[in-house]
Amino acid sequence: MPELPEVEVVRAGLAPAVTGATILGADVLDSRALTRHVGDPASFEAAVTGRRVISAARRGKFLWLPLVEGRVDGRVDGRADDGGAGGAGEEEAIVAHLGMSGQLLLRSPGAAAERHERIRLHIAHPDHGELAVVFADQRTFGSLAVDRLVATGDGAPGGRGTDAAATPSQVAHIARDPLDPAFSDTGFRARLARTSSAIKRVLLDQTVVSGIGNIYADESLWAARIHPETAADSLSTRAVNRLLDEVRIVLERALAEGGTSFDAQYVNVNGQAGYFAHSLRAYGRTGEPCLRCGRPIVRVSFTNRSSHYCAHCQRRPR
DNA sequence: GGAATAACCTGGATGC
DNA sequence: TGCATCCAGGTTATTC
Repeated sequence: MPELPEVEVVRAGLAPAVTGATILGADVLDSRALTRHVGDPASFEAAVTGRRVISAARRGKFLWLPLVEGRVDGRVDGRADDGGAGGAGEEEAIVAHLGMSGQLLLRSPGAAAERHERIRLHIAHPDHGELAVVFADQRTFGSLAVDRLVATGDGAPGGRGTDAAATPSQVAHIARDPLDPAFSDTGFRARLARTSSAIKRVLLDQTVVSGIGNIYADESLWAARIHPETAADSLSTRAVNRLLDEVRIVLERALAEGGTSFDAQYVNVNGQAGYFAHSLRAYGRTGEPCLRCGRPIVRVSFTNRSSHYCAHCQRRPR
């Protein structure tokens, strides 16, 4: 399930291959992969063909490739082109969300179709030559779209991988993630103080803090010794700070290990799985001993999801 | 307006 | 062996 570390691994793998590349064409094999795109497959293909990618950016679980006009031979036509990352030339981007099972893969030109392949971008890079960027998605919760860029509200860069203070419009409502230098700890604490919702629900709310999904919410709460159903506004400042620290530690560790892979649902751009599944301490360990106290990890149903925690270390609030 | 819930989707696992 | 059901969960529309 691609969460922040998995999406960041994909972004980092994609960036050197797509930055500066020109899109030669696109094949939309399944229009369901365009649920966030305004227009039909033909309009998507027309919107990306002939344009140049200037970076690979990410906020939370959203990934985008800012576009400028540009041809294979480097000649620029039509709209403004600032010739580099960031600046006034950025008006649109290909925005991607991997959903539950989406993958962005780099393949050689003419490579056989991937299982569940939905969209293929044909690109030409000045150094790497021609490549294919394949969007494959088993459960079709993910999507690509061409979207306009809008200025960030705080004037800071839109996300990791870009210096431009802009995000796609459909990402504008997504909060910054805890690894973003512009993330406001103060704002996060204030937001928690205003809601009595369960802390896990708040962690999963991408408008409060982005990039955290079910796996890393369980892992962070276990590490911070906080019960997932604790009311957010009942947490002390000290507890919130501890939680933020643990969220960052968990995300950084997962990132260093290449993300969490279950049944090859998530892979990097080369099709390789991450290793963090071996380091999980709560998620998916139902019945196994807690690594702190030895008591069994329990699993409960929580808002159509599963929550995994230690009932001894993470005491249920009164 | 904020909070909670259902729906979307596919394929592997499980039970009969 | 084959069929039916359950489960996984990110986002968003709908309902309360």
